[in-house]
Amino acid sequence: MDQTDEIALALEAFVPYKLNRANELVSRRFATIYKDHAGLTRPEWRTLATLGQYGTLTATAIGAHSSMHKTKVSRAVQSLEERKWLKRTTDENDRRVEHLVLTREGARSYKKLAELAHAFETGLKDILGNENFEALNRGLGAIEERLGTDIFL
Amino acid sequence: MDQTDEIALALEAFVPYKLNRANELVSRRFATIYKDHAGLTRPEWRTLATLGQYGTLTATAIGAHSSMHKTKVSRAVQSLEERKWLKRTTDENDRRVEHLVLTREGARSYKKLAELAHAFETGLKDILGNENFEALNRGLGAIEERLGTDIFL
DNA sequence: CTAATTTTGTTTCACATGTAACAATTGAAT
DNA sequence: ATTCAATTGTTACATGTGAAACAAAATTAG
Repeated sequence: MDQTDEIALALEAFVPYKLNRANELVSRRFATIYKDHAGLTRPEWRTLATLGQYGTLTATAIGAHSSMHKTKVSRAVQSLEERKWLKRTTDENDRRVEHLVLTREGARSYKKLAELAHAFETGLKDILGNENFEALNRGLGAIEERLGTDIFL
Repeated sequence: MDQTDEIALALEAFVPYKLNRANELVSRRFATIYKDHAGLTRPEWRTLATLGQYGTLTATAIGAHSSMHKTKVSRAVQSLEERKWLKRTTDENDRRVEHLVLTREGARSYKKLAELAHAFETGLKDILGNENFEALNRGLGAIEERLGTDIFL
């Protein structure tokens, strides 16, 4: 058998492709939640979610926690500020730094979306079945654990 | 306990986020392969891979197999044609349709990249460990199975 | 103290993307 | 037969993106 002719690739079975495809399928569905319910883009949603989870943070810290490029964070913060969902406060000791906090309205929206997010995740678990969901969770955790240390972002 | 205050979301543990993050980590690494070795974009790589796997296809069929938007396919085909990695032939019965095939050079590049792709996947399996890799594979398969029927693309 | 370097966040630029409009062709309706 | 609808692929437009340049401030080196 001529090995050269046998080297081909079944895209549907290729894990990086499957991962990409699965992400698109889930991501698209989830996006409708923060888009339809709050008119947010993904960077905006992530910024909201990170501030909702951690309280007061700087833009850099938001980027670190949410794995977002600093330009994305910058733009999302701008947009959320215009909506009055967050407030900036310049640090007194280091005037380059701005501390960001959700306003009451921002926090309210966050809670609403966080509920929907939980419901979405539960729904996903139902659709996939517990075993599959846990398998997925384990696999994704392993990737984060083994590859996530590349600073890269 | 006031339930309202307890509704928050741990982003790092939220599966849609983990999926997105894992995809980025893997995707970025894999992209260096087709970028560095062949100067291809992702749509171009996918088009090459789909034609390499299936032989002759129309643009629409490539989109269906690789889950790519038709404009992506259109541009990728254009680019690969300029490189002389594929050839177009207008269908005689239906002159809207073009049949696309890899040239010899295109096929050679495909084989090289397919080898590297396999090696990449093997490396990923090594890094994650067999158990984690199979868990991931199972989870991703379940998503495709349960959500992949949404035509959506 | 002064100059060079680093850090934080914004802006500019070039490019990739999807939606929608489009031209060309084919098929369906009547 | 002739119009109307559907399909295939391309193009135009508006938007989102990251790399790189940037301004402002802080830190380090000497």
